[in-house]
Order: sequence, then C-alpha cells, then structure tokens
Amino acid sequence: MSHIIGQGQCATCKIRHLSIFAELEDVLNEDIGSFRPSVMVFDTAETVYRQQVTANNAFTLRKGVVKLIKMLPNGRSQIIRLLRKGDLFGFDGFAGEAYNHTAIAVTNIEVCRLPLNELMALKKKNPEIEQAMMLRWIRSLREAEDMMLELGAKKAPERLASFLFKWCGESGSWQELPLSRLEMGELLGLTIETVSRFLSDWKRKGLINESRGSIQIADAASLRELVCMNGSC
Amino acid sequence: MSHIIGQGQCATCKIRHLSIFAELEDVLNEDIGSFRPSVMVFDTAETVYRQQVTANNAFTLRKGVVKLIKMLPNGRSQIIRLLRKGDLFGFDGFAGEAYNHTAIAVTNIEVCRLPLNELMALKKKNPEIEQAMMLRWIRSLREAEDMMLELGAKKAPERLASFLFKWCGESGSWQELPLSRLEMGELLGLTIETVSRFLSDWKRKGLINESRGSIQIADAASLRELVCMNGSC
DNA sequence: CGCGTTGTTGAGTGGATTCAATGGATGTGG
DNA sequence: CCACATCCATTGAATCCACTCAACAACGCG
Repeated sequence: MSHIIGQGQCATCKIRHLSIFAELEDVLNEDIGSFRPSVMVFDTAETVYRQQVTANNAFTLRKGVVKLIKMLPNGRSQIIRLLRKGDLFGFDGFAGEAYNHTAIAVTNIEVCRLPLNELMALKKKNPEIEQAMMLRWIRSLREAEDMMLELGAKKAPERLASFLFKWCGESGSWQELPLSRLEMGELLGLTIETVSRFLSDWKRKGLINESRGSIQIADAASLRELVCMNGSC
Repeated sequence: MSHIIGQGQCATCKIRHLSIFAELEDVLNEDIGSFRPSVMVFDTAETVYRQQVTANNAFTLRKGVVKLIKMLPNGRSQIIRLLRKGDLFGFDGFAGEAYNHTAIAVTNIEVCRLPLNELMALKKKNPEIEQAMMLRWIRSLREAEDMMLELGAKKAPERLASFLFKWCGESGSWQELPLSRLEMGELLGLTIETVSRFLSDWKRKGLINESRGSIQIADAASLRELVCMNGSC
C-alpha cells in the first residue's frame, strides 16, 4: 500500500540534479523553510492520481517507472507517456485544470509529492524553477509530438522497433523493461498478440534478446534493415 | 508569397485578448518600446518554419488556420496540431531546441512574429506573460494527450466523428472546414479514401452536410449512436 | 503440486489500405 | 463559350495487416 516515508530533504536529495530544483543553490536552505515535499512510495499497479480529480500536487519520480494513461468509457486504454527517474508529472493544476490522465506505478516507485500551492509560491520567488519547468513542458510537448507521429504514421513493427530503440539506446546494452506485453500494446496502440508475435519473431532471428524483464538489441543494423527498410523509423 | 505587412501594434491589436499579452495593461506602451513584432501574411500551403531549423521566432496566429506537421523520411506525414486564431506556436527556442515540426498555412494566414530573444526579455520583466505561456503549454500538452488517445485507441470512424464534434462543437451550426480529405487523413492517421468513404456514408444518411468548404453536423445524436455505440468517442 | 497470470502461437475474420477507374469542380487558353 | 487540363473527391475491387477468438505453454506463487 502507498504511504509517506518521510519529508523531502532537497538539500541532500540524490536526484536533485535531475529535478526542477537542479539550478537552485543554497537558496533552498533558507527559502524553503515552509516547503515540505513528502516522499512517498507506491507498489506496482497502484494509482498515484486519477484523471478528472482536482490537481493539488505535482510529483517528481525518484525511483521506478510510472505510466500515464487515458481510458475510453468502453475500456480501451492508451499509455500517454512513460516516466523515469527525475521526470516531473501531474502539474495540470498549474493551469487550474484537473488531472487529464491517470498515473499508475509500473514498478514499485518512490516519488516526491510537491504541493501545488507551495510550489507555485516557491517558483514565483525563484525564476530558475519557472525556467526549469518551462524546459520540461516544452520537452514533454516535443515527446508528445513524436509519439503522435508514431501512432498516426507508422505500422506495428515500426512502432515496436522504434520504441525499443528509444528505450534501449543504440549501445546494444541490456536494459530493464518492466512493461508487460499488454502495456507495450497500450503504449503503441497494438494488441498483446501483435506485440508478442513481432518480439518472438525477432528473437528467433537473433535480432533481440530478452530475459527476466530485461531486453537487449543484439543486432540493431539488421533490425533496422528488416523493419525500417525505406526510413520509416 | 509571404511578406511582412507592418509592425505589430499590440496596444490596439484586435486579437490581443486571445494572446499571451492579454493580461498586460498599459505596461505595454512603456515597456515594450523595443519590442517590435512583425505582422506577416502567408498564402495557403506556404511554410512558416521548418523542422530542424533553429527556432528564433515564436508566432501568434491572427487569422486563418495553420497545420503543424512531422514527416517520415519515406514521405508519410502526420499533422500534429491544427491552430486557430490566437494560438501561440513555434516556441521550441525557449528550450534552446530547433523546431520539432514544420508549420504550414492551411488557408491564407496572418501571423504576428515574436523574436525569441526580445520575448524572453519581455517575459522576464512581466510575470503575466510567463504565466500566460505556461497555461498555453499545459493546455497544448493536454490536447496532445487527447490526440494520442484518438490515434492509439480509436478506430477510423470514431476518430473522424470525434474530430468533427471537436471542430464543429455541439450546436449543429455550420463551420468552415478548410481541410482537404488528404489533410484530415494526415491528422487522423487515415488514408484519403477512408475519410472520404465515411463522410460520404454519413452524408447519404443525412447525419452531416457539406458545402463549399463548410460542414454541419445535422444529427449529432444519430451520429453518436452509429459510431460511438458503447462510448468510444 | 495445482492454480492463476502472462506470453506464445495458430486459424480465421474484418477493417483499412492499396490500386485503379470514374466523376466533378475549377481554371485556362483558344 | 467550349475543349481541355488539373486537382480533388468518390467509389469499387482486391489485398493485406492487424485484430479476434481460441488453445496451449511457461512462469511464478501460494
């Protein structure tokens, strides 16, 4: 069950360099007296916040993976975005809006909960924070644009390969991939079976390897050649 | 051909109430001495800016419709967003990034070109501008999330109907729709033919009407019932 | 070990695309 | 004014990609 494990200690936070407070110096120690973010943990599959609920908190992900999803009344659902360490999410309240999606833990996670009103005040005093948040919004929007291209203009294998390349990088190293087939499908707008078929196929051909929740692109060049012949991913 | 038709007169601008300067009072007249946005016009199909080019200007759309598109090396392309009067676009430069998409006029348009460095200085002095831009980013991101749901989780007729409802509103009134079938397809991740087939079908059934670039939802309830039976749009 | 969950694989269907031909509107020049 | 060219939309037929339905295998867990 989700619970608070303590108050945030921004000054000593191990992931502060990734956060919106990265640029702040000692300012924190004085100015932040009243700012008390809570560090919380959630188990896999627990909900951090729900769509349509008033957005009173933003969050910074400290550990694990979170998915932001939207659901249709008929049950179909779409993963809007995957979050990793350092990502900021749940800031709809800044625009006076309710959450526009639901945030669910994909793994066990640790987040820093930032009360919106306090964060708002803090950012008014410290333009570095404003700036840092702006950068993140613009980047988020760019990622969203990229994703729209994936979903609107690419075929199943192209989407899947493109996702693997983005997730694993180009190095050919092993990467943890805590997503189920279902979740990959929900992210890419495909069914479980379609995802499974292509992954199996590529494994048989020796293009990728998978083992206990980790994955490796064994032969990026061949995978590219097979799937993105003309330049589709 | 695109060209500059004058310097912006923010103080008397007819669409200022829609712009990021909406909240500013007389501040403009004094403070804005050095801020000289250019008002420009572009003909249909002309390019306002191109993906991957350094982003030195943001724009406010004063008149007409603009599409933001991304293209795959193989030629397939996706409309990321449609812009209407008052919309702000091309602000990637705020994050030090090149444009992430290409902006093209769908109709003859009039835009206000905002030099990024000047806008940056202006926003530093006037927090209202910062705030206004933040609101727009958050809203843009929300729209992008909605669009990802459309593209990833809905079928062709659902996407098309959903788009029509969003474009025309619920009133049943006639609305100008300056998009070709091809453009609707590029927006919704469908082919020309698929778009055409469904629109024709719905016209035959009397659910919608179309005439010289304008469209009307004649029977919203029936269209909903036909397409979104369970609650898919 | 049995059970539930998740992943794999096959067969068949269907939805959207591709390919192809026709129709309609607009504009131009003779 | 008409013939013609061009562009966009429509419609049909055939194909194919991804989905649905179904069975089975693999895995983890109590």
